[in-house]
Amino acid sequence: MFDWMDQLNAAQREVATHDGGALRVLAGAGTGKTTALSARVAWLLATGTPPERVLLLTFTRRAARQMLTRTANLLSTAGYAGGDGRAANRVMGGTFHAVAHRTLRRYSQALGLAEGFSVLDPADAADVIDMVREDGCYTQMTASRFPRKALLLDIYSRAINTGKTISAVTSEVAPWANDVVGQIVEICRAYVKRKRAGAMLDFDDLLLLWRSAVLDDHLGPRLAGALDHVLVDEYQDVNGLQVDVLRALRENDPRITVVGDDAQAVYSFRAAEPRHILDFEQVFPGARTIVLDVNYRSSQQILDVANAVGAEAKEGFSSVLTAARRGTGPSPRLARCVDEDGQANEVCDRILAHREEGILLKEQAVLVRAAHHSNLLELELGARRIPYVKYGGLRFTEAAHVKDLLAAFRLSDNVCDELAWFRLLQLLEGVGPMIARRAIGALGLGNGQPGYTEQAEIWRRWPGAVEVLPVASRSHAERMAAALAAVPGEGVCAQADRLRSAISPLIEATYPDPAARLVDLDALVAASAKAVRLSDVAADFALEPPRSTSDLAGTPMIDEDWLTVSTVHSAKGLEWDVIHILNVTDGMIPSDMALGSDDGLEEERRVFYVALTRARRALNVYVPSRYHHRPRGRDDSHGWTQPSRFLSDNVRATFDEVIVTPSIGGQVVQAVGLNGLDRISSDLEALWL
DNA sequence: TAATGGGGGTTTTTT
DNA sequence: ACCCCCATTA
Repeated sequence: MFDWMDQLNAAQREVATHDGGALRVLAGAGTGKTTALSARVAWLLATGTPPERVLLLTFTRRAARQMLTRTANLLSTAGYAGGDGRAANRVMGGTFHAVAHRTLRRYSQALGLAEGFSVLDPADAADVIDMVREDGCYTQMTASRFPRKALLLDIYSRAINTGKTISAVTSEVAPWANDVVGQIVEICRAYVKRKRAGAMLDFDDLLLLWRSAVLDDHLGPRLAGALDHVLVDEYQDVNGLQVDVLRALRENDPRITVVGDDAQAVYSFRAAEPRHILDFEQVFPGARTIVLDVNYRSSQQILDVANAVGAEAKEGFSSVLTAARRGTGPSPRLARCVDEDGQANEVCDRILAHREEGILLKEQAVLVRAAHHSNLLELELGARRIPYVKYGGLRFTEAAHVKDLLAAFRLSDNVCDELAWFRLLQLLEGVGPMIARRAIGALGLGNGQPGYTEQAEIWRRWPGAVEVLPVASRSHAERMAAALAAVPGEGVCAQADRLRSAISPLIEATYPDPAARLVDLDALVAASAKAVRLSDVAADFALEPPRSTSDLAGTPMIDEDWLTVSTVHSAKGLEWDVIHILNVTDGMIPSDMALGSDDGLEEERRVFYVALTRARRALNVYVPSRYHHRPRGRDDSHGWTQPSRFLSDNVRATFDEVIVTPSIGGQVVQAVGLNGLDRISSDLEALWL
């Protein structure tokens, strides 16, 4: 009946056609879990499940799209639903946070939320923490070091997502702050109050409120009853709060499918715990487990490296990967370079060499542990005119001017958004934190206002706020306020454009390089074309910021072929023919930030494992011996590194090891065979002394 | 009294 | 590139 089932192996077919209760799929890297999950959705739809009664939770919205596209392809191959598989588009898919957001908008009234509530991204949330902290003068109460806003938010968020107390979390992540934990608790309390008063929700609130919606006596059964099937990808990266939501959603109807691989759990900093996939049966008794362990992605040589790394894990990885095809690929290559410049050079050489072999740049990726690790390489790529797109690290939405316009979007739907006011008012000439704060006070927002205030009431107080502002900036302020007010019958996009016009002159006056920034604002206005309300636009950008700098405003240089530069985390779930992994030294991989605990080290090992298993045909690992302390600085201060502890003798035996020495007029590359390891060490002694 | 500009120190990973 | 602190300026 379904020809496309023939493309699946027996285990994948069982996943696709499992009929009944809870199902757990343990799927090692490259074993076709996306295929199996897409096929399962296709099978559900083809056997009569209405698409809108299927919920597909993924790690990124992009993953959901990718999977549903494949589902659509399968369905159209099967000649189902008019042949175009359009039904797949009606499946509800996205991240936990995005689905939570959609649910909250839909049921805002029932949940007692202001209709135009704001969604704070982590940077916004940290800013609110800072407002709270300054108002409470918490920093002055102590002479000792006090946690910064980002750390405070992290402590708060971990407590929420793990269900632990603030003091327990503080002892874990910042033991040096134990003596101020009382103040941290006070700040968290005040933070929660402040958010409520301004109808502002942070990422954790989205999950918390979704959970209470699902647990609600009236709403809960309605939400659960609207779904026949729930499917969750990357289940090793869910946290306790997310499991709570799933448990509540599926308590009386265990049709849930989860897919994951505990060997690829790399999000413990977000309170994810791999025990959730391991203990799945405790939450859903009687769950069936299917294991996918045939790797269709990589050559056996590459899997040998990954397996050797996995074998040294403290608890060992549950799965040993075997290649479906007998690999004829090249040996994985371990290149030892003098320093990061040498590394950048060598990477570029290798990239071009692979391209000579016919592997497009698009089929190659450079992976780094931390976004800034690729800085030097990016200079070299630029110098050699190798086009690339960088994923991870700094984001478009973190640019100040983007946040300014998004703040205006939020404010137009929610005048109580204190943080948005705080941003916008400071764009005015002569208005800094103090005056902005006073003006906000005049609006009746901020300090001491326990409840949420009606929007009309806020606007009634606006003239009072204007009086606080410097005379010179009042006309600008009035223009801004006028743009914020909705014009009856006006479309969302038109209002977005009006707001942009009102903000533009302020952007021009505030930033030294306005031209490029104004272009970005156009892109934001364009993004509002399909939106129902402006606070949705702001929320969407917060929940899923464009992943690369060129995503939104397409870079004109890049037309056909380009290289991917990405953090390992952002590369999860993806694959390329050729992978280059940079800075495989102790302190980088594993990151020295993570070395405080055994668990931290084990997670770093999994990060390395994830990086290795992205490769289909060729794997290049680079080890620079010297690094600059301050790559941006002018001085030449540097340190020496050890190769990563993950490159043990057993692991190194799976590589061809090469020493890259700089020389005048190009690179002299000295290749050394496997039995030349002794010579390598003596060579290196000479090189590094 | 506050805003603004300059200088120095720091930077994991992300929904 | 950002954050914090300090000096200068309105």
